[in-house]
Amino acid sequence: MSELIAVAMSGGVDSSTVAAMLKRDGFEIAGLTMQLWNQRRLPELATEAATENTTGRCCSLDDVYDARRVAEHVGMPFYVVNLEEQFERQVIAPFVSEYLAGRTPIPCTLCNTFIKFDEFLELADSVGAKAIATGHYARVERDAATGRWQMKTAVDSSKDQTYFLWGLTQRQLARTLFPLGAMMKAEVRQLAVELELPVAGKQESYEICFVPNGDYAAFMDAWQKEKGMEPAATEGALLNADGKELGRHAGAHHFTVGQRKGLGVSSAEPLYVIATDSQSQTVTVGSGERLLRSTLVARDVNWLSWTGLSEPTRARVRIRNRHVPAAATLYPLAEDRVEVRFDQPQRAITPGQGAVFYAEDLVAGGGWIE
RNA sequence: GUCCCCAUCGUCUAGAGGCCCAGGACAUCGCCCUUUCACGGCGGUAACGAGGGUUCGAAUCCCUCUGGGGACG
Repeated sequence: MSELIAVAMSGGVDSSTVAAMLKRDGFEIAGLTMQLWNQRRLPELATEAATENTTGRCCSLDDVYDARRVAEHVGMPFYVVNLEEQFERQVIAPFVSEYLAGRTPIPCTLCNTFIKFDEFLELADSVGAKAIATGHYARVERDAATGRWQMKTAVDSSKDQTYFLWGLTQRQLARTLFPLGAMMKAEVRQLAVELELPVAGKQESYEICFVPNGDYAAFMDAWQKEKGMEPAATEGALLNADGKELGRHAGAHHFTVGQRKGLGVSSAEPLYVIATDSQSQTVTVGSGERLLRSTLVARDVNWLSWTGLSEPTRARVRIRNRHVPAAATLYPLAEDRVEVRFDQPQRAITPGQGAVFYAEDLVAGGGWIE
């Protein structure tokens, strides 16, 4: 008699394939879909594109419907659970306040840390499941010598999602299965076809799941307005390195370090955002080489495969999703604070983004860039 | 208010009679990439101020009219 596994079902190909695989392999499973956001909540954001194309959007009716179809096809119990209140508190509110503080948040990491591997584990408990499984591309293994749970990058490096998963704890890892971590995306797709999953041909999901039209700044304004809050600034100065005003912009929260598009000013060379300041609502721009920096400080560091640092340690550090981890030395500043010194200057190190430490395929730990 | 100079895509410009139904860079737009925001790749839209000439042929020469800089006023 096998133990029950709760599968987090998004309605997409990956999580659907996970469910079908586990079922095929004889596990006892239950499917759960988290309702995290009501897509009809901020109607002013509903553009034509958003209403016509809800595919791949978080918690759209289509996605829940797809998850249910897959559950029926696979033959497992299926539940939809409403976690909108928790998502609002743990993901959306911090997302907005980070932008308003001049940083560039990663809602996916917050969602993983506080919802998908936290709230969802409680849900698993409530249905009597010992473990959970998701469609993430990452690996979890237990170190035989130390007993510590380790996270490793996905075998399919192009789909690796460990950049968004560095917040998981030992407790969470101990109960988590990532069945796709050892597979190539193409294999997953093929398996989905072979298992005749109704979502086998479904598109990947991109962009922020709760922002229907891709305009996160408009989302922020609408959300704040709904809350009765003063909307974010709608104007500010666009400065060059010398402090000269090159133009105006619609608010510092529209920009992130390294951004090129949308500045609206022409010059001999392309201009990039060097820094944003939410206090003065200024955005400073400059040439690409001005984006290069060799150090950063990561706060609220969470250690996964490693237990911490007692001395300067070599690692590779990723500062954005799909950024190729760069060689660096980690200097411990405190239990959960690390200074990263790169061998080579890195482009567009951005406050609010994650810094994830790797040692070969081990995910050593990660933190937020200050 | 006499006499000079300048006038090309949104911006900065290439262009000194046919190679220009006008090239580049930046901006902008689209697609691709992508479970964040971005970067990036590939494409697209877009201009010779106006009117007359001269030439087989003018963005390139001439004239006039309109819009911007200069010790005489």
